[in-house]
Amino acid sequence: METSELLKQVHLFDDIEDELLQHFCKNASTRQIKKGEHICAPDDTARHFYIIKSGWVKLFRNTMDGQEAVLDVLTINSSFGETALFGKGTYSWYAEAVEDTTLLSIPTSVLKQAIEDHNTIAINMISAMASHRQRLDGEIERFMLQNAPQRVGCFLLKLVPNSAWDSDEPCPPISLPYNKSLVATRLGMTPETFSRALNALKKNTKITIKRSVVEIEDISSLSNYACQACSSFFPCKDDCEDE
Amino acid sequence: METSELLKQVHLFDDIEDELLQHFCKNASTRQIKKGEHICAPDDTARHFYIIKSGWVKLFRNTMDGQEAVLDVLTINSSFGETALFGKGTYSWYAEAVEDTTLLSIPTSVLKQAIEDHNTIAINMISAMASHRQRLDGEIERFMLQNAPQRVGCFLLKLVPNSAWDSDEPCPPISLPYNKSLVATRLGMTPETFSRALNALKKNTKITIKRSVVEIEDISSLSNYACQACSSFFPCKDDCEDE
DNA sequence: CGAGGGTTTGAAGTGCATCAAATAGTGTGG
DNA sequence: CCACACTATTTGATGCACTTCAAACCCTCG
Repeated sequence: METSELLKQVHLFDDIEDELLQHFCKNASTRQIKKGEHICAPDDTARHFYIIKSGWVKLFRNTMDGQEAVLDVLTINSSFGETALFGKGTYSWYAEAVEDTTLLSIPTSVLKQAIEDHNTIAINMISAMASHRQRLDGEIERFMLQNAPQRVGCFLLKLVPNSAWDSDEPCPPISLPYNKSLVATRLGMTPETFSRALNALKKNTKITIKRSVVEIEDISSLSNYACQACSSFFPCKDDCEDE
Repeated sequence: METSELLKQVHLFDDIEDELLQHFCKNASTRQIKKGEHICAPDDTARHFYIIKSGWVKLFRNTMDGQEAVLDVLTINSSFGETALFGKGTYSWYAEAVEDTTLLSIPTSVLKQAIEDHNTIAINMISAMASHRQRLDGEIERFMLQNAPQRVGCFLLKLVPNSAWDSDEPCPPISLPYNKSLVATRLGMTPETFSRALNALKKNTKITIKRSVVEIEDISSLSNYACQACSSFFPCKDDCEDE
């Protein structure tokens, strides 16, 4: 895909002047990352921010006692690293490719300058950060109040395509986007608990699971079960990835 | 305190032109809230954002099954509601005074206009949101990996005044900022668990507790215990309230 | 002094983690 | 195309952590 086409998919660049978009394109370079490789580490100076062209990237930290906290798992059209612009100017997590990944890499200095010179970008940035914050608030809420099967249910619901939301269309089969251990860690539980949580959902809601493919026979059955412990019912647009 | 003096304490208004500051002052009004009263509710149109002059405010949501998720508890010099500016333009939580509280109320339209016209404000906003995001990331990490006593320990450490950080000065007695039930809920646990967590800390670290006053005899003893399950050791400035 | 909220303590039950082992799936080289 | 090795996932058994429910306690304020 054209670099400029890719950038247009990213909220940060919504409605910006063509000239400015070209400026970003000129300063963007492509970076190939093999599965398992690190892209950056905590306390690295944030010289670049990244947009994912293809593949999957996890953002995570390690604790003193050797545990891993997965803060996010990102794919196509997501960006990361742009919030290190202000403050200390360093990343605060590892970024690691969990699949072979192609990134677009843009110097943070270019973004910083653009924010200072162009109000549109600054406002896009604010609005992107505001919606990200909504998402984090939702995540904290879920950690506080949902149990493991409910968190898994919520995760599955977010994979339901818009077309199946309220219409009577049946929900198409859903493939888990990445391996189950990673989903588990992302949801703050062990793989074992994740596996048992899926079984609990099979028993209590109308879903079936074959390998990594989930069939949701009845969305409302699942959302009754999972969203019970949540402040907004599915589809809880605000909390979700990209509305 | 002068309104303008108060505003200068808020990061959002760092380094802004005097004229603009006066503009905010002119549009600010004071609002008194009695303990227990609601300031706003989810889905209310966000016509104002608020700066706390005195008192305490909790931001929370209710789930379908009647549980409460406390997203934040704020006091003097904190602001809230300013992130509802973009997107749906509504609040996403209840705000309730947990003590008699005095607020400064400023129309969001004034802020919005200022952001569009003045780059300084836009950049301050981005930088404030970036540091808030750091904090939320830390909070999610702690929910994923810390147990109850560790979360309580971390909470106590954040109350330690800067002066006692690395110097050999003994740490002054610390009063819990608000009642224990609220602290518990804020940390995602029941009051009973909070009480037992304090006992666990008493047993495992060098702290003593009398009513709502905590004496930390040895900061490193407490941080060894709590920060073990965290990606950064105390003082973990980034995650913490300000700066 | 008594009422009522906030806090602590105890006993019992549930949920999740842990450890160990079985199973299924994937990719390899023969 | 099969056998083997290796990884991901599931299952079982056990223990700890947290919640729940109930009761006691304490402090404050009338």
